[in-house]
Amino acid sequence: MGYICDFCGEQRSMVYCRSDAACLCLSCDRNVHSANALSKRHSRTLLCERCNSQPALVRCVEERVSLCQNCDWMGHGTSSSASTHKRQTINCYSGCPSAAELSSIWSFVLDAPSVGESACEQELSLMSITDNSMKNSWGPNEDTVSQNASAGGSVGDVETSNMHDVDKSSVWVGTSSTRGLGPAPQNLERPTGSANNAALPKLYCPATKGPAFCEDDDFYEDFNMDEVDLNIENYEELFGVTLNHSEELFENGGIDSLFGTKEMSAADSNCQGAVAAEGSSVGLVNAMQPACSNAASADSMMSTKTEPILCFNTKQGHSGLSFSGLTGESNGGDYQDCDASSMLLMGEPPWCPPCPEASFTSASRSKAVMRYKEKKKTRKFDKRVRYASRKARADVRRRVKGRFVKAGDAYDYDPLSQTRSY
DNA sequence: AGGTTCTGCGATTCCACAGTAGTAG
DNA sequence: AACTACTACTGTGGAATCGCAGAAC
Repeated sequence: MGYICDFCGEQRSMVYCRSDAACLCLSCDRNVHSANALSKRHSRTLLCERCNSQPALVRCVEERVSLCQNCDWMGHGTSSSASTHKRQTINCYSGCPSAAELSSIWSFVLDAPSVGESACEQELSLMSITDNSMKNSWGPNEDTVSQNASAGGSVGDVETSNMHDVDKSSVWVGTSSTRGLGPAPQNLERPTGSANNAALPKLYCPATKGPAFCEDDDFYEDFNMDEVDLNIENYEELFGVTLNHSEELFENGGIDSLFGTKEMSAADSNCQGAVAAEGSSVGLVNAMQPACSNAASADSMMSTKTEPILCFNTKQGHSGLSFSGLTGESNGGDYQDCDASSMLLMGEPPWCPPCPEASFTSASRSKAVMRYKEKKKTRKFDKRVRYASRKARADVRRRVKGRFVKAGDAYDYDPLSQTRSY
């Protein structure tokens, strides 16, 4: 990876493809990713103009440069003057967007002198969409692009946008590290240069929404990412209109656990008390953040499917900071191996203040807890149906004490009628 | 402190049968 | 070589059962 396109080796690289872990010029990006349906789904973003090796997460309006997490942190996190720079979220895209569409995602691309001079950039104006069907998978408004941005960020952000219908301008002030590790918080004005907040995005503070998430450890007991199929295609389903109420989140088993986790990122501004209590740990997080950007690939960190998870594992007697470091191809089992589960297990941190503004009544919370536990009971782990036809048959097969019975024999359970034959 | 009992939970087993793979004629 | 007939095996879900670990006594 570097300044030159990894594919043609001639043009200046401009975009970064996480799936391919490659820096590509716009021409090659288009060629490579129009090859087939799978490659079209690769999530790409601009390349960091400073290190030319990592995907850019933000664009500094003042400096007019696109920066990766690390460079942004190095440039803005340490200097008080630079930390006031306004920065814009750089959204990911997939498919084969046209120049106009790219510019709608990255309004700065076409008029930024630093990136608008190569032959590749000129090709932007020549590009057109060849596959209109892909439009739905990457459209800048409500489809993949915005979903990617949401995916890379915290679910709290998603909830923010979904539940409160906020403006989606992607500008904020402060260190990128305040944003967690992926692109995302849309329209979240944050305290300038609040270094302490750097650790907070993934810290849980119950003072915002969904207190039930934190009040019952069971909610994190066996968090199973396997149920959280965070495919881009599912984001609308997961985060969209059907799930914009926290009550409904409970209905989704693993999802609700995930959301409970993500609540941490949305609540950072309310966690100052937590910062005070966990000062040393936070400091460690701050110190580690840029290092982690190097250690774990930024690719995996800002994967649209598997946002890196910053963990405080209080159970381990130390800060237990860890990143999932998973790629988009990781499956649920991978998640179970990472420290995300540890974080989820920790329940309500002792330093978290009570939730006076809790919107849930204890009754509704109890109901939610019961539903969760019921769901947990019926949860299936790592079950992969290889033959749908067999499953369909098994689903309707009559049984006696759970065992299949011969056709025509007496049964005590009929999946279709739920009746007994005797 | 050591032994027994209780409780909870994950793993395993069992069933019938459609579909698949392999072999023989 | 192509086809048919046959056998062996696989996988599917729900309930019962087993075995282990930890708590309680």
